[in-house]
Amino acid sequence: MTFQNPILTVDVVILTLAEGQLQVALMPRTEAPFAGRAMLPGGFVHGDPATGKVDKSTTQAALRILKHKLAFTPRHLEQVYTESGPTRDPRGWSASVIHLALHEYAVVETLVAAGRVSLHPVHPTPRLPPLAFDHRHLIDIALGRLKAKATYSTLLAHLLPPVFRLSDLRQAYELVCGTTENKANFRRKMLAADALEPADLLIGSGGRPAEGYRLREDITLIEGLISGA
Amino acid sequence: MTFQNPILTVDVVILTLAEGQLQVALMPRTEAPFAGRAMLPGGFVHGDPATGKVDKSTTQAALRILKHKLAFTPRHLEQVYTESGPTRDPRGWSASVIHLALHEYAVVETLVAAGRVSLHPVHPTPRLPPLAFDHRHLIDIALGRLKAKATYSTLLAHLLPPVFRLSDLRQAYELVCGTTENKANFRRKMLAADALEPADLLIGSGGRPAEGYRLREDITLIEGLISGA
DNA sequence: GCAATAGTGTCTCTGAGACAGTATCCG
DNA sequence: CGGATACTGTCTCAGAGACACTATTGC
Repeated sequence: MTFQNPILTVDVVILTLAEGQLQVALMPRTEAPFAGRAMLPGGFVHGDPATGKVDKSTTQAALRILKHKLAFTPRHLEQVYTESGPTRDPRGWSASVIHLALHEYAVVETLVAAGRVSLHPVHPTPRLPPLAFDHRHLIDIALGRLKAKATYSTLLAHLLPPVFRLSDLRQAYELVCGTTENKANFRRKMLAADALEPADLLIGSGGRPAEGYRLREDITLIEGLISGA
Repeated sequence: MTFQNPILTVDVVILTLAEGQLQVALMPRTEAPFAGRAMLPGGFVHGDPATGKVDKSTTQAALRILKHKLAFTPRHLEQVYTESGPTRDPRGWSASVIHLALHEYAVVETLVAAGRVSLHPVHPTPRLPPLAFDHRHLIDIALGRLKAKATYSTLLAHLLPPVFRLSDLRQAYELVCGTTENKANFRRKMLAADALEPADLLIGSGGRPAEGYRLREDITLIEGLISGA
């Protein structure tokens, strides 16, 4: 080929639960364009052998970038959508493979403490600073995916610690879906879905301690978890 | 940047209903690599202003390519997944944005008659020739998306003519989902979902003519169309 | 004991599914 | 009229949701 290929990047929307809100992790951007603004963690896909190690896929590129820039590997990472166009990056025609990452707050908190990222609420009441590129839009796309999958998958469990209480999971649900679920029915449906397994660990907080559960690794989809309010 | 960007292409999995099977439209590949094999319609994304007109997005690139190579615009086109890696194209590290296209058979048939594409069954009993690149895998990914969305959306209606009978839609369902649905209940659920509108057109075939329906353009998702057998 | 949270038993009522019946076309 | 296909009425039964109850901790 004689022509210049488009720019190919990966951007990762890292979400976690903090202070009763879904929050996104952002980095400060130091180089032009958009120097000084907040940005999603992301970067170029390494495909040219001349420049060093080559990524195995865009998702592997996302993992490499998170590890390198943040020393962080998320509990959950998935490709969401590829946003593209001639004007979204002033440097030229570009495509960005958006990834959604989920992790428990306790770990993301250490990234915040280390000054690597800052957290900003995106749901239910977004409060975002001006962002670089079209990153605001990319966040919306990733958030839409999370909300869409929330009702029929165990995705939200990845926002919690490895062992969690059913009440924790229910709270995550209620936050993301904007509903209030019945305690007894939620419990029954979650257990009937056979996606969780008891962790033989009691977790207490005020009243009777709760049974701890963890995700069964192989199960992700659930038939009709919440029929929808 | 001084390094070479990865190759960015678009590949389109065009599916239609023919002879009681889901079939994919393939083109003969004439250039190396993989000359002589069958391939998905696809091509490079145009991002370099020096080479002529520039695409507005990868989906627009897919539409341009289909129009140029096949003189065809599908009724439905959506981005599915971006497959990528160092080895999937011998020419270098490449990413392909897979698109799923759906259209009624009557129109695809004219493409076949014009010698532009050939149809090959992919479901329920696949019979595919050896394909170029990893196109076999790309077809599987697109097919997985179609099956996943079939039960909770009106996607399958795009495999039918603009005006269709409920029995046609039910047959498409049964084929893709591998189930047999109750005629009366299927009708009630489809109409209750409020996704179809009567077309004031009777369509006959042997017995009592059936009411023709068309898709309501704005509605795509359905709460719980088929609860699953 | 009380407050707080975890977990269970059970009733109700909707709505999915099964099935039989009626309607309308062609010959 | 019979065959074929379209459409409707209605019964049943599972399961979602509501809610009251019991269980186990800390004080």
